[in-house]
Amino acid sequence: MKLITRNVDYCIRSLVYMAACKKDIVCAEEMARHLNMPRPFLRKILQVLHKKGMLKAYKGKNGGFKLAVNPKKIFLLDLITAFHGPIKVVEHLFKKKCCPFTECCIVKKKMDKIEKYVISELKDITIYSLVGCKK
Amino acid sequence: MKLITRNVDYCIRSLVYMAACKKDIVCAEEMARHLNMPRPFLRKILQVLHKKGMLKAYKGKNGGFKLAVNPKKIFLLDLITAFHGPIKVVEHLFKKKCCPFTECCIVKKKMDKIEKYVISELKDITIYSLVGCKK
DNA sequence: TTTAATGATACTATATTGGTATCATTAAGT
DNA sequence: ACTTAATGATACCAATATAGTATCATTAAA
Repeated sequence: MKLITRNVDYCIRSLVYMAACKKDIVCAEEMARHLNMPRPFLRKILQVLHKKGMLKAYKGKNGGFKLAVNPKKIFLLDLITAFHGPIKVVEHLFKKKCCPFTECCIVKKKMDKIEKYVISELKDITIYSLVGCKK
Repeated sequence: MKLITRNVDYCIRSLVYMAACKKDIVCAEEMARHLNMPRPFLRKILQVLHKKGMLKAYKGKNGGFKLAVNPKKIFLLDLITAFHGPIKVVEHLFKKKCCPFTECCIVKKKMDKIEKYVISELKDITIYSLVGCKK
C-alpha cells in the first residue's frame, strides 16, 4: 500500500519550492535542477497540476509555472487523488456481486473506517504547512 | 492505495470457509466451487498460506487443507503482509538520500501516524471474528 | 493401479509506475 | 524577422505488481 508515489512526492516538493520561492514564475528546468528530479518527468507532473487548475503556466522564453491557488488551500489529499484517483482502501471487493457478506461484513466496516481516517489525515496537510519545514 | 487485493480477498474467504466448515479437511476444488474463485489461483494462494505455516496440507486422494492455527490467532494484518510484504504507507521516499526535510518533515510524521493506525486496525481483525458474519 | 489431491515451477496478460522522446506552439529578446 | 527557451500534447518504453493459466511431479486412498 503506497500512498505517496514518486509522482506525488515530486509534486509536493515542487509545489513547496514554488510556495517558498521569492520569484513569481519558476521553470521546470530550475526545479528539476534544485530538487534533483528528471526534468521531463517533472514537466509531465506539472502539466497535470496545470490541468487541474493548481498552477498557472506561461509559455515562451522566461516562461514557467506559478501557483494558481493559495498554498494554504492545497491539500495533500487533492494531490494524491490528482494522480491516483480517489483513495480506496478496498477497491472492487466487498460489493454485493463478489462478496457474500456485504451487509454485515466486519472487514468492510473496518476498511471504511480506515479509509475515513486516512482521508481526514491527508486533508489536514497543506503545502503551506510544509514550507517552513525545510532548512 | 489498495490494502486488500484479490489475492488477500480470496485468502480471507477461504480461511473463513475452513474455520466455519464442519469437515476437518477441505480441498481447493470444493472451496473454489463454493466461493466462486478460479481453482488454480486459489491453489497457489493456499500454497502460500501453507508455506507460512497457517495451513496443514494433505496430499493424495481425499487430501486438502486444514487450519494449522486457531482462527482467533489469524490476523488480517498477517494475511496482507504474507502477500504484499510489510505495510508501508510511504515506501522509498522521505529517506535522507531523497528528501531534504527528513528530520522535521510533517508529511513523514503524518504518514507514520497513518501507518501505525492502519496496522493497529488490521491487527484487530481475526478470521474467527468473520466466521459468524456470513449468513 | 487408478484417481484425486497437493508441490513446484514456468508462463501469460494486463495495469500501474516511472520514466524518455518528439514535435508543435508560444513569447521574449535581439 | 529570427533565435532561443519555455510549455502543450502525444507517443513510446521498461520495470514491477496483479491476476491469473498450464504442466508435470509427487503422494496417498480406494
